[in-house]
Amino acid sequence: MILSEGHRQLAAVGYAHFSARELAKRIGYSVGTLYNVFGSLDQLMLGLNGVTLTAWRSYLETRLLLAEEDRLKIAISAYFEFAILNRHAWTALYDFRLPDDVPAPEDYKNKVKAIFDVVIAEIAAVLAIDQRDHAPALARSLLASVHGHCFFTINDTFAFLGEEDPLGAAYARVVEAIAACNASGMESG
Amino acid sequence: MILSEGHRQLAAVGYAHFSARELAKRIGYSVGTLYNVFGSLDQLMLGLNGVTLTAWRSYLETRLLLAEEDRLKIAISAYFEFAILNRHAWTALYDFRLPDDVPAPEDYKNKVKAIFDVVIAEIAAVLAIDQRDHAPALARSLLASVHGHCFFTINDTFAFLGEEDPLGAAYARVVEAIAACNASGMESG
DNA sequence: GCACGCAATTAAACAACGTTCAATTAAAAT
DNA sequence: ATTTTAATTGAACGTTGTTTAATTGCGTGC
Repeated sequence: MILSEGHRQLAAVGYAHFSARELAKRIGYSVGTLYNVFGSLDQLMLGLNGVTLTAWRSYLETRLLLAEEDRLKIAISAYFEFAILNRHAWTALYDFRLPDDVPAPEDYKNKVKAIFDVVIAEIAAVLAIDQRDHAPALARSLLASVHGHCFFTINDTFAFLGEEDPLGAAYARVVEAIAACNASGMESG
Repeated sequence: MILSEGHRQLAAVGYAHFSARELAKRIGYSVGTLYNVFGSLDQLMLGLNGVTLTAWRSYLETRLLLAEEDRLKIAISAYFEFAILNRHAWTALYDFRLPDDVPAPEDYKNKVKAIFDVVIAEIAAVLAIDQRDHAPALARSLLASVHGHCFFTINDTFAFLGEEDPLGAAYARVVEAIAACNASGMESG
């Protein structure tokens, strides 16, 4: 309840203008109550970003559920779509950072890892059998590549630089990398 | 003077804890004076991020100045190095965003474009002559890819996912993309 | 039914922030 | 020397995160 209304507010106004006091007001609670429940704004933000991560993974999986061909393209499209449809919540994932000496809680990490696992599976599925063990490393790298393309789309860097097809560019890079990986085993044995 | 001290403070405490009041105190000015000079915190932040962009381009160019071979690797390394050496200032480039209806001023855009131009030149230099016109588009895409790898390095996503060589991964993706581009003209003519 | 105790909730208080603005000082111009 | 302009100030306002003593609500044991 608190998290869902908080997530609604975060999605509406963005991380920079998100306010715990405003959230308390909206759900009819006092400010102090929020702090008794979550302990701090950081913990609350972790909860809200957790909601975003769960929704994101769900969005990816739903899009992939019925897909047969072009699963990679669908996955990358879904990555972009979710970010665009949930701009503020998505950017909050990166705008908010815990203090350097505070590690992220385990269940938050698990949600990140769950998204990562979805990507690993898709990469592994298109790798040659003898290259499958490269899937995690390649998935990490391609996740970063796609993220960069998506990030530059969201923050208008691409528009400013004249890029008209960020999604196509991201997809091209992913296809190239996979082709290179699959070709790497065919050189001399 | 204001900008350099402000940049020092930004680099020290990070965007989340940066304060115009604290900056005013440090340079011996009143709060109001800062606002008379810059108009708003947004304008001040643009100035500070502008300092970072200029320093970043300078860092890249210096690193490339004496380089003969491996210029791409040097460029990507320099990209990472600057981000790591100037963590807070670098992340502030992306943590701070103008309101949606406020366009970035021209001289700020020029500083972004100056970095982009450095990248274009390096990409063009390794492309086959008949592929050179693809340099801007490829530079945009590879800039995004490298940015994603750098971003995941800075915000500990890569460490969490078990990536031990982010720089190597970024370089591999860049080399692959360039090879693919250069090979694309050799298929049938 | 009553009293106790524990948990939930509150509202007030605090320091710090961005922002504004009438008042003041410094500088320049006449 | 006087007037005009510019630069600078510090107090004020509203809002933020955060803490805490006081209050309420509620279930349990007598």
